[in-house]
Amino acid sequence: MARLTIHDVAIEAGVSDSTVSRALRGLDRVDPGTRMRVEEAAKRLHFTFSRNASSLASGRTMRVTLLFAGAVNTWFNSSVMQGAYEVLAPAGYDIVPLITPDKQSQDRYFEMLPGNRNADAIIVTSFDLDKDKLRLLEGLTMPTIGLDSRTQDGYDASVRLDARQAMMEAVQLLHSLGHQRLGYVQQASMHEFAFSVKSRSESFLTAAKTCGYRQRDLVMLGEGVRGDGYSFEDAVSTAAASLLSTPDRPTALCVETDEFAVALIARLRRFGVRVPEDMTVIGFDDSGIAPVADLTTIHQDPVHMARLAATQAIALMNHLRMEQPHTLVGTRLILRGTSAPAPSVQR
Amino acid sequence: MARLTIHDVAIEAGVSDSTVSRALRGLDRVDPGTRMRVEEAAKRLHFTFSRNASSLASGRTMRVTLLFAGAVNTWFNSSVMQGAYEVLAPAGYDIVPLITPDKQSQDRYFEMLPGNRNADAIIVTSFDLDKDKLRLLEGLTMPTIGLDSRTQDGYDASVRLDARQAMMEAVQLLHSLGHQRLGYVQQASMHEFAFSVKSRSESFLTAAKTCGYRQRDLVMLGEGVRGDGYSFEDAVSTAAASLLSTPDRPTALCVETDEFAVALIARLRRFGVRVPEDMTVIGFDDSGIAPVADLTTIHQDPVHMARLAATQAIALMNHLRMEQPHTLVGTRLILRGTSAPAPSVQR
DNA sequence: CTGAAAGCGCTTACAG
DNA sequence: CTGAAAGCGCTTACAG
Repeated sequence: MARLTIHDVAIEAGVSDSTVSRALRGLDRVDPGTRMRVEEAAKRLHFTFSRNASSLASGRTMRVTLLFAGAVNTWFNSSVMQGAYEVLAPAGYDIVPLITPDKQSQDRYFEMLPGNRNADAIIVTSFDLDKDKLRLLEGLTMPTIGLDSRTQDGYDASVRLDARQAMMEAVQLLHSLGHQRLGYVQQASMHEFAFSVKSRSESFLTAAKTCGYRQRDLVMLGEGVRGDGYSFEDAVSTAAASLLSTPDRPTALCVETDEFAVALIARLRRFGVRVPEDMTVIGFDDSGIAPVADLTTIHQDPVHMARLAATQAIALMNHLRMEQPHTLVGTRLILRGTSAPAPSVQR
Repeated sequence: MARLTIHDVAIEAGVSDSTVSRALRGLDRVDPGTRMRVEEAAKRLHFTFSRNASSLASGRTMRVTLLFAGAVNTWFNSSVMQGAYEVLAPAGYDIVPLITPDKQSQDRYFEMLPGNRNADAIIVTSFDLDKDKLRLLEGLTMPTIGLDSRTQDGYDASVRLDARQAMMEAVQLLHSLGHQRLGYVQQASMHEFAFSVKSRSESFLTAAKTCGYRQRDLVMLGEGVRGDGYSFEDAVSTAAASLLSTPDRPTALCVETDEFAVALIARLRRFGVRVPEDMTVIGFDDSGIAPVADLTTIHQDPVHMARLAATQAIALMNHLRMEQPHTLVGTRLILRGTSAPAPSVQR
């Protein structure tokens, strides 16, 4: 049970430590016969490299940090982990998640970032960083990849959703279904920095204007940041109450996430609003609940986005020059049972 | 931008490297004044320890491996990551996920495990390992924690669900609702080793017998391992077809997971089977879709289970003797809208 | 193609 | 309470 080192393998194979190192890492300049003997010796002894020692000596940690603003057991974040793992693991990298759930821990992390040598790259997911932090990222020697970031500023590479196109499709659908008044429901975020969902509401407005809707045909719900005590259920109640009490109620809604859309639909139905007959609802994400709830929604694929981000991370770590470091990923509108023609045009 | 070392801090603070190391790690035997100066110097320089160097020197990697049999973007696995993170991160440990999706990669991983020095502990999630691998785990110097494992054998500590009690509650409910014939639906796993869900079906049978059901009152669906091409949808179809074609159809089902239960319900309804009027369905997990689908189910909390496992990991890494290394976690039956009295007793 | 030696950035007895 | 020195297990020029 003694800890094996490269030296044990060297003795077993009758060569020097350096040769073992080279042979096992598949470098050239090793005699094929020698390599064979070393590999067999290593296998016989169940030898494994100490990643710490390798890293220390080589200066490469073979680790990439995945920075999250909130829990990893969400549909989006866990998909990001999976996608990143799929491309990073085969390339020999460990992924290590890091969560900075509040401003304080985020500040602390960024403060020590410049001196951090514990990763070869960092993938930052769904952060909306201020100018200072972005500048800090730019100064980093380690490559930084923005995933679902608000903008591409400050990152060496980024993968973002084309929110503009996504909302355009959705609004055009509503328009062609004859809906005259539209609503956008935002899920009032707890963190001022988490998720760049603001771009969705902005894109909604832009799309609506483009399609000819006037300001008074649009109602925006759930805007602004709420305090700590403000729960998901509170947000649902607030949004439902606003909708039910609005004199000139919209007949179609775009909702920030599927999760929120589904909860809102349940609440509305309880109060006699029929979906989709009285109210069309379009979600965002196409996460697991969307098909279950038969929800019309905007499909995005975070696993795929994370694969792209990880691929870029690898390129950057290998100092490859990238022709297109910043990617805008498209979405797809998925028609299901929560959308219908406006009541006025229904027979 | 030169990489800072402990030595830079030592010079800045006017002390030796050793003193910096001791001061920054909060060890005793350091003069309070000295400690202050060192801490300030470190902060001024944005110094961060190289975890690789620390690990190599101390022999502790400050890393724990989370071993999964499948994708991490599932409800269960992502919850495990979250729970493990919550207790491991504050204690200074990184968590690094490792997925062995097939027998081959699993074998490869276990083969190199004995020589592995890249983690201080390993949490094995939802594996059903054979005798050889369990023996291998026992021989490991590194503590091994089983989470949702089939048994506690081979692990230094374990956290498992009390499947027996869980199914007992469910079956008792069905019994008291007057259901005479029961079904259990299994989701035919792709991997022979993944998830110890077998214990659920076994527990179902035991519970049913205990409640007085005879073998001919029980139908077991979806047993056995399927090939690679066998999809989730295939499994749903197969189960639904079996149910619809059974001459003496059961009036109540326990289903292995919520996900499968919800899909099965949708399929059954499409063929005119009313849930819960004609068929009661009870899921397992109480994951996100359960409330959305208004599904009666058995609640478990993998985040909590992972927190327990991580707590045990920390204790073991600190060589603490544990009074109760093996925990059996209870479940709760959650009544929702997919369960009702048997048709025969309905007015 | 191969080996001896220095060095990566820490920790840890060992002295003092 | 503090410092000098050895050592953790590798990698990497540098010779040969």
